[in-house]
Amino acid sequence: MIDIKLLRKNPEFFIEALRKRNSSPELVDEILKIDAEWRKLTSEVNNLKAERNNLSKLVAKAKAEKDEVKAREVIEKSKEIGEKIKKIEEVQKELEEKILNIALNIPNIPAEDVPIGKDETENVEVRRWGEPRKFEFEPKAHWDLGPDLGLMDFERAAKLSGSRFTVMYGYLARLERALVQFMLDVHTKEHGYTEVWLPHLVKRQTMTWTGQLPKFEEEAYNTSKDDLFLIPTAEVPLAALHAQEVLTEKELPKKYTAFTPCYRREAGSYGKDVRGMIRQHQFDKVELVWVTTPERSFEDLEQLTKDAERILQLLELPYRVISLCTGDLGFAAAKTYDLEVWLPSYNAYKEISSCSNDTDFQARRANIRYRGKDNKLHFVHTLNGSGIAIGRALVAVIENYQNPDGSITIPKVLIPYMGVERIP
RNA sequence: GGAGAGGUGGCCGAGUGGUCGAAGGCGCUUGCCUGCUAAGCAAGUGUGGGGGUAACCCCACCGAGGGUUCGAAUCCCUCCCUCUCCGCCA
Repeated sequence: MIDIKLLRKNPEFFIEALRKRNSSPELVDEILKIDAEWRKLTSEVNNLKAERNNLSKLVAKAKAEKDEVKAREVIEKSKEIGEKIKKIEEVQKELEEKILNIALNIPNIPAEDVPIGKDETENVEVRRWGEPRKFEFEPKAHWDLGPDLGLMDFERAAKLSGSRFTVMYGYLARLERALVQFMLDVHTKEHGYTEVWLPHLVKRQTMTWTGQLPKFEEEAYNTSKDDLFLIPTAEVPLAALHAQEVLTEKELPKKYTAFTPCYRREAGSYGKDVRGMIRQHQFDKVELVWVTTPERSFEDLEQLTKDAERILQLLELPYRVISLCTGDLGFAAAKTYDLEVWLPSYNAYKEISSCSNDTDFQARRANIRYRGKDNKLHFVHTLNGSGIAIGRALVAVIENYQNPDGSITIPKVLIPYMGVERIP
């Protein structure tokens, strides 16, 4: 959430930021107008309350002195004020709700070094790693490769659940599990992350804390009876883990990793990535989340991104790193690097990880603070990144490691987890 | 699901209608003392909001939301959470 105090002081800054993002700059004026009214009422009601508090003391005093007449007189006066207060408070509450509603729909402010651009065509490539393999045969797309091996089944998945679901058997099912184990091992043993096991159903409140709600309700699966949401990413429960808490500066940064399935309705993505298992309603992901301080959060984003890149390097999958431009940034992000892996079926680099610094955006919503060296309370900064998406990693592995006979060589680092060197 | 107990400041814990933002303790900060450490002594120590150049002033907050009352941590209602026992259960 944005800082309303800053917004009062410097509305132009926010208007400019929203413009860069292709968002709605008019929200700034809207919120300021309501806020001015709110402040006026707040002053008024505070003064009335002060008056009432004084009268209450007089009542106590009069009663102590057994002066019933005086007491009754003051009580009458106080009653009148009480009614005024009630009326103003009703209006005040309405205004507060309006302000909150708008504030919850304003995205994070882009960091200064984020490239300015209108949409994904203006993202900037930062670096590349590895060379796309030159095939001496016509490589198959995973949606052919998998079913040809008899290990990937889109028809039965559709029978069970509809489109955008996949069933896998045998070695491919095992490959999914191997990737999970491998990534968690790297992050916990080599990168110092704490592994976390999490609920996959969370409250509406939790989704609001991290920024998924209220704006993106259409995207989320909801269990109507209990109003719980299936998590679209482990970022939600991980980033909200310390909601409403005060942390000590000493314990920061906290580095968490978690494996969970992710559930997304993919509303509005009709016609996008319709073949294969690139865009699914359910997919596995190993997530990375840092809870850190404002002083170091952008440095930390570089490290988190490298931690995610390390997975692709160990798997020897060619990729590139993209810095998202202002127009393509996610709602909560101030800065984002996407990792894109080479996919022969697309003949292009395809997103496999997204690493963001959300600065204090989630911390404000979820009220996550730490006590600094100055002994004062400050909002933490939260970072998140895929470390990395399992389903797309599986696709990348089988497509990039396929052989002319339709078999798949297992990447070196996965052999201990697979128990075999090739599939089948 | 049934029965019971409970939710107070960073933590423990007192407080059943009025000077309670809240005793006391622990912790923390600062100073004194002390070969070092520990102990001891003294003072300070919540958060959020509004106003003011500032010193500072005001308001709110005792799980959440309503209600009663001139006035609520304290009384009433609803909800949430935790614990104990019973039932059910992977």
